[in-house]
Amino acid sequence: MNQLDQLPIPLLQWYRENARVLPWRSDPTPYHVWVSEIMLQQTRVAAVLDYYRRFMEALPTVADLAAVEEDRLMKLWQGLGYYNRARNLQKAARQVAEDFGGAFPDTYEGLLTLSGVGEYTAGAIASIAFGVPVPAVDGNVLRVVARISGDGGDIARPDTKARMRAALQAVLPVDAPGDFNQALMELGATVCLPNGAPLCDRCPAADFCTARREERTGELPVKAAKKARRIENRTVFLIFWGKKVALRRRPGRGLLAGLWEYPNELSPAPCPVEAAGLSGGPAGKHIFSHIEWHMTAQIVEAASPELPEGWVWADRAALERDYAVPNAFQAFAGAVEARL
DNA sequence: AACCCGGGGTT
DNA sequence: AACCCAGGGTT
Repeated sequence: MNQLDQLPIPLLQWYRENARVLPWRSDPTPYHVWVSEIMLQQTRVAAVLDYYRRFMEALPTVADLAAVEEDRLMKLWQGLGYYNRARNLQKAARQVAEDFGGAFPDTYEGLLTLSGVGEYTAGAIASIAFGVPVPAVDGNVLRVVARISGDGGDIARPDTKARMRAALQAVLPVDAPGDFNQALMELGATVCLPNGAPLCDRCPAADFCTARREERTGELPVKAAKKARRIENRTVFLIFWGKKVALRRRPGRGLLAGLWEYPNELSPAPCPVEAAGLSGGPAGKHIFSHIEWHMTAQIVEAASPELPEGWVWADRAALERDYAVPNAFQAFAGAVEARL
């Protein structure tokens, strides 16, 4: 007796009445669906909307993406986070040209070969853009399935994911796989909410949901606790020469790889250039998934225009147009702009 | 399997 | 402060 057997019909009915209007749904070409799915990885719909619009305006085809300058690509991604998604997106665009003759792979297995496309994303593109009957199991879907079926397995474990994926494969309607997958995610995002706060009175699965019947919505899904963040105290140097500020490029691997930043070091740190003047600046805090930066700025009047190898002077126009600076430094934007 | 990789909204 | 988000890659 499987509760999921009863899900497809009421879920699809609910989705037809409640689907949000989203830009990537109006013309679901493989390119549109793919770019939206990459942007939506670990990122909420509301945060993606403006990025998606600007991205499609700048790079309307997969060929445009394959050819774009990397710095311009990163500027389009600036502030969205997980920047390797953008680099993998371009790698995959070039894979489409070289490995698939410019035509998007239309199978789950073919899609899985693309950089940045894993099990979830391959299932999403295959089902939504090509009508292939495969599940797309993301965090929303794991929560919905865990509650409806009363599955107490840790959803971070591969075997739990595989079990839920198989259960979905068995009930997935072959005539509407894309709608079914999107409906499950939409239900998780808008009704079957996390942290024990589901809106069961609006749920099309309420009549047969195990967690609701057994009053276990607060306990499901089961997920292992996360590791604590470490705190780093950093000194950020806002270095000025006339109406320009110093920027440097971060290393090509690791956190915020390849993006631009105001020079900064673990505290305490000496001023990295010869200073004609030095004064205290604003403080800033930024929380990453695994690190917490507590930052204090030093305002530096450079004694000369000489900078270490690879650093640049940026005026206001260049800062806005040419350099992708992550949001971690947002706290200093005002102090910098006031000088440019 | 564990860890790394952003940023922000909710509770 | 904790949780989680239309996850994937690396080690």
